[in-house]
Amino acid sequence: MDIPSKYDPSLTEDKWYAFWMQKGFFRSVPDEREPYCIVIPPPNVTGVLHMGHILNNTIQDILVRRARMQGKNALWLPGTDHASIATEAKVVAKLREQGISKSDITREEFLRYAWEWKEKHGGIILEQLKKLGASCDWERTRFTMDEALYASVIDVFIDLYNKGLIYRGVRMVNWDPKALTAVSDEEVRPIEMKSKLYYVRYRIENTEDEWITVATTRPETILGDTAVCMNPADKRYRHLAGRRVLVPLINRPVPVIFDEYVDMEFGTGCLKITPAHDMEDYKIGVKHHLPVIDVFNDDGTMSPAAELYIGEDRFVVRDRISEELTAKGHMVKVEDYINRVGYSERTNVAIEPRLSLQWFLKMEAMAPPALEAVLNNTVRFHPAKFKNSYRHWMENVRDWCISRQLWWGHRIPAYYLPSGEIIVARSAEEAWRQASERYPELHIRPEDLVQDEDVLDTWFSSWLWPISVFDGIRFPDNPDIRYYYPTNDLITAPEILFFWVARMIMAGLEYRKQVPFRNVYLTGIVRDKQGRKMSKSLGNSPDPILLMEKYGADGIRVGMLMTSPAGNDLPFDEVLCEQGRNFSNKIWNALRLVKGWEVDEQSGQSPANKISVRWFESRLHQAIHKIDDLYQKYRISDALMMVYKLIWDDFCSWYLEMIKPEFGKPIDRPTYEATVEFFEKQMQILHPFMPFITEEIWQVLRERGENESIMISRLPARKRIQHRVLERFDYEREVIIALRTIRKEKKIPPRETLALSVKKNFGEEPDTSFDPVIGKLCNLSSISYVHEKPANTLSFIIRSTEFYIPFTQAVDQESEIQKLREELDYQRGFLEAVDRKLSNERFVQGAPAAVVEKERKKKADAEARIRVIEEQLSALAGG
RNA sequence: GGGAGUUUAGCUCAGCCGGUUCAGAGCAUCUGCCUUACAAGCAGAGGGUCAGUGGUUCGAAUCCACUAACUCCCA
Repeated sequence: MDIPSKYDPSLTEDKWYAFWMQKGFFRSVPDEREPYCIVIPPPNVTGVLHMGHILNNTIQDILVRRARMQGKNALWLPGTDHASIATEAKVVAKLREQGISKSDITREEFLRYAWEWKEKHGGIILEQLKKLGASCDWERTRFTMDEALYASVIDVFIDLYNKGLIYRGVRMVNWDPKALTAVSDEEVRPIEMKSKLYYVRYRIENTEDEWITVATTRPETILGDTAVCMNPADKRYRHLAGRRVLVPLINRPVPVIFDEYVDMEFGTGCLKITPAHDMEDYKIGVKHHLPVIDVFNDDGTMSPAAELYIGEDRFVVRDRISEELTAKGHMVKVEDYINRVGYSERTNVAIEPRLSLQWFLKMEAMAPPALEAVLNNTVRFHPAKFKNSYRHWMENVRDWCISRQLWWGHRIPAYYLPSGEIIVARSAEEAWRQASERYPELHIRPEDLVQDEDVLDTWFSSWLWPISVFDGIRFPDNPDIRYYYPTNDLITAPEILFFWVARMIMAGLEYRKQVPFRNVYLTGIVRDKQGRKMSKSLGNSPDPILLMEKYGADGIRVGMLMTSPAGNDLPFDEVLCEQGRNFSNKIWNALRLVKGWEVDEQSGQSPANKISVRWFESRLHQAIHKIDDLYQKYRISDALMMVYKLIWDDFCSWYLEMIKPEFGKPIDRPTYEATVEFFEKQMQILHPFMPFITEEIWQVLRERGENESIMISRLPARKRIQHRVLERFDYEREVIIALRTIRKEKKIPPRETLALSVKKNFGEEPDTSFDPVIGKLCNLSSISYVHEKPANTLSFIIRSTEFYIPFTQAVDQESEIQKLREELDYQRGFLEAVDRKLSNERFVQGAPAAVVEKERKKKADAEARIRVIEEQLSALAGG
């Protein structure tokens, strides 16, 4: 036999992937079959494969491969998103290396560089997915800035604008002073920091020496103060009503106002109000009609409006102003203080809350139907617990800030007239045409129109993804969108439930009147052993490509999945992949065994083989049944565990041992055929999880045609299960294990044959169907049924049947008695508990009949067993 | 500060509407084995007061209340 004893994935994985590609097995085009579709959550073009992608994409591949093998027309559509902030940051950094500053070049030049970068580096992650075995239809690969998708985004913007859902407004946004753009709340990470609480005194206007003290963590914003505020219930400050105070250093008089928002307990109970630089202050400012003074420039330096420190960085100014306040007698004290400061996920600088003119999408009308779709299970979340947080978010949703101050992305199709009027149109020409129609008296020239400089939030393109990949925005009746939409399953992380999943549902309802997918499977976060999230900056993530080389893609897939129930974080450990690799090897060796057999066409099937085949067939179909059920519940890792145990325990450890011919002897034809078929079916069930090794084995098991592949074969159909055989085997298995244990305990060599005597009790008839199997696995010379205990034997009891094997050495009577007594005590205690239940009238009357019946059965079983033990005990005591 | 979630074996987790001889699985551990498919293996074994307290019930890991610890989301 020339099959090596170790499975080497590197010899098979690339080979079969190339084969599948070459045969076009991943391709899907609409036909009359039932569709099954997953659109990939588009990874960032700047991304490289990390462990989270492995988990997420493995699950998608499992689902799509299974659907394909169920005979559905399965499509997994791949692609990437343009990730404005991340990509722009990368391109800016690259240009800087070449000594080019973004401000030195035009938008067009910059975009040329950006596209160049995208073409060169943008596809890496998709190539890496191929290594993993991803069965995507690569001919359909999409990018959020492809022409069709770009145009769809613009169309949607225009449509929503015309519907009055998009507006331009001044809002407090999270400003990233490094990226020079607004970022969403979701892109801001609050970080707990040691900072200081400064107590600064403000002189009351028209007094020589009357002061009030405010507490602030940000003294540099003092220059933008337009009021100080106290709680109206605060007696300490009532006398200040109608007065004004002077802002330190610049002596600007600002009013004293009162608002319930102020916490009397915090600091001095006196809050300075800087509407331009704090969300809450802004709200109070609006309420009290305060002016807004923006003391910062875009880049976080002080603006002319600050009057002092103009052009200096905000954090430098914090120290300097603190010194100056101290020097001029305004600083009362400084305390250490822990507070949370928002940091940009992209650039890692402190976010500046800032007022700015942005574009917004109204959520008021869009959120409720999207919420309803989840609450009424039109879209199902797996696990369902995420419904709660989804509801919470959707009920408190705020308008979506969709503009970003960047160049890389979908440029907002808004054009400004010199008068400030806004025209929203597909192109400059179109805008000019509209403007001319609307304002003929102005004699507008094309060059008078200026397009908005900003681009749209990346999510404003991703939210259309399930539609735009099929060009369903521009061509709502095209065959692709009609066939594949709504898609079936979406696999993603809970972190983006709101800003992606929720919004896709909104877009789907808005543009297709149908949800974009039926099921959302939420994966956990892959963490390291210490529970930290894997990240590039921490360097705690293994390189998935190296892992694949080490354990095989199949091994990694199994390792990732083995311990990752939906929605739970996964503390990653390489031993998981090792387990996956070991499993590959186990299967491989089962193949070696089966392929090594010679078939004897003459010999008939032995009774042992016959019953073994009957048993395994039922066992296999029982497992298929359970696996189906687990898939339906999206319990993917449980389904894998089920297959794992089926193959390793039932097939390899039991079945193959049961039918394995003696060394060098041939196997009969019917058993061989059944075994190959079992093997084949198990490979099919396993294929979605381990595509490569299953293909390899499936191809080796039988002669296959050149266009045949396990990945396009049909999963085995369900068959009726013979429960009697299964139950019988469960019992026989106990006998076999007991025999093995007794051999081990008594140090009886495995090669020594034994004659087993069986004593049935209570008139039970022997069922000898598995006797030949027991004989083989336990190396028995005979099995005989007796009515009396034979002499010189060891015994054990299974349920209420007694078993004896000859044993001539001295038996340690005491320990035998001891063991029986312990067992007897346990059984009596058990019986007592059952009796207690059954003698309780409320139980007998209240509990369901089936439950009571079960208790009666327990009672009968326990009684029978107790009698057998008692008899053995008295025999031992007597003999 | 508001909301949600988690707590079961050394680790990761299953245990649906309370009732199977109910406390489970995989891994890890321990013991014995190089038994001609596989030591990346085989055959066995041990291990948990189901976070704590109280309640409901004939019966609670499961339902309720409180407490503790941890996690996440929002402000």
